[in-house]
Amino acid sequence: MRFTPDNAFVAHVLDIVDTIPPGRVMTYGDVAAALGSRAARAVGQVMSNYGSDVPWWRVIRAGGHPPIEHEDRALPFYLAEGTPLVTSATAYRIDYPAARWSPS
DNA sequence: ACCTTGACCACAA
DNA sequence: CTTGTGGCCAAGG
Repeated sequence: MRFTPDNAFVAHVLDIVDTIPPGRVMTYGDVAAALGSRAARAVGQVMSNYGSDVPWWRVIRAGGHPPIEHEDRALPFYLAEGTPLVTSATAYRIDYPAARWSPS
């Protein structure tokens, strides 16, 4: 696996994620759809390898959860950006209907 | 071309 | 809420 930065797919994904404004989010599936594919998983791979260069916390799963292993790390960003959240006693999730955003 | 691996998705039980 | 199942796509070996 592992993608390379010069790959068009990677570049497109990073470009879309970089376009997401603060306080808004997109699901992996939406990002994939935005680039004309359904490669939600491949998008995840790109984030895993190159997410360091992009606001990866603005990309979440369909259920409104941040990356499975990184939700704790992402929470501070949401609080700082005022992203619509639905907090529970021990957990939280993104208010997806309110926070979801699509590129124009 | 085949198999495996993912920061996935949807649905069913 | 948790599992399981099947499907999706891209890249590596």
